[in-house]
Amino acid sequence: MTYDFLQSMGAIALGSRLKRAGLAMQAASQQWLDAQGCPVPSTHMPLLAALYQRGPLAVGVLAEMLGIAQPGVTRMTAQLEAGGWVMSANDGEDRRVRRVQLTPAGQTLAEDASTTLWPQLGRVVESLCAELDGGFLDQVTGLEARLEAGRMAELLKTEGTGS
Amino acid sequence: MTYDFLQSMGAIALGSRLKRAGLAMQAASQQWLDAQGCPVPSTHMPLLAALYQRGPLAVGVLAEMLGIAQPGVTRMTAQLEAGGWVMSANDGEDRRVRRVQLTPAGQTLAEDASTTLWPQLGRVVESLCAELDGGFLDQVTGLEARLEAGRMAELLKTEGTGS
DNA sequence: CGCAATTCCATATCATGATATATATCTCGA
DNA sequence: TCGAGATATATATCATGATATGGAATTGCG
Repeated sequence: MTYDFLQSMGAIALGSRLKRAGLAMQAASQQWLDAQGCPVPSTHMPLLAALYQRGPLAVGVLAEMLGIAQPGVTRMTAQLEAGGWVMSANDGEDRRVRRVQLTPAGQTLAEDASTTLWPQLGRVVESLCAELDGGFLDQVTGLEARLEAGRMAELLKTEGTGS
Repeated sequence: MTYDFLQSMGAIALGSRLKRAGLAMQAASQQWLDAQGCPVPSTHMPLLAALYQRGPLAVGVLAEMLGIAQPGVTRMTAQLEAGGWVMSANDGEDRRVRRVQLTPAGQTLAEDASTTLWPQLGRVVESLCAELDGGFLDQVTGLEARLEAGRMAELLKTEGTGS
């Protein structure tokens, strides 16, 4: 696809464009993670990382750290809990609070990922961003074009095999 | 919110961050458009603009122009049609094709918007982007911070009243 | 102390992106 | 000309962001 029309719309459609670019990035990450045998969705990685780095955390604290709304954390933790990656219990002090933590399996997963998958993904995304130049809108356009061309998957492939 | 943790996650969460930033921009635009008495959601504006600039278009062509998947266009046009802003009919030549066009009301709306709302929104978003500097990741961070601080609404307010 | 206000989380629902698949129509080759 | 494959669209469903609201627990003021 060419982005002629969207670009001609100037910045009006920027919100949608950012959303779609983000979604495409998530999808590319996901595909690579699947190929690496990673058992949890890419969108759950930041939550695991938060718990890995900071230990047991309340739902509200996680929402704040991850920058998402609280119901999103409730949903994500429910899925991770169903998968056996995290567990949670009411806080002894304040029984309104549910404190979430990694299970042993989750701990192992986070440990592994923190030494391999996360750094690799990070390097790839930074490479991708480093290829962009110009002002912000130009950069978004460049990002869109690269994502559509499969550039991220390409970088991930190199990272996964060659690195 | 501070973005410390997300930033420390480096680029891993960039997909999610872009999505949320885009959503926040859409929300800010929406709020302003509502205040201006605009009767259709901001996300439908690019579709109206496409029809306004290029005349009747097939669903697939719209999807291509707008950079969204075809079912999205089907859904958007259904809503716009329910609102009386567009109408559609099967193409005479190829009856698989549904050709979408503006109704008179839609034409009027697009005409008005193209002289006022769209240019104003465009200027605001460009101002917002112009405030960003640094590399792409820094710029995204800056964008997030500004959106959260209500900077876009602020710019829109100036645009709406003063300009 | 007791009740109102606040806080924390869960649930319900919406919005808007995606993919997968079904259906109708068209095109083209044998 | 007929049937296989291609194409355009609609439908169904998922993913993941949001807001609104309700219930349980806590806090704090009179």
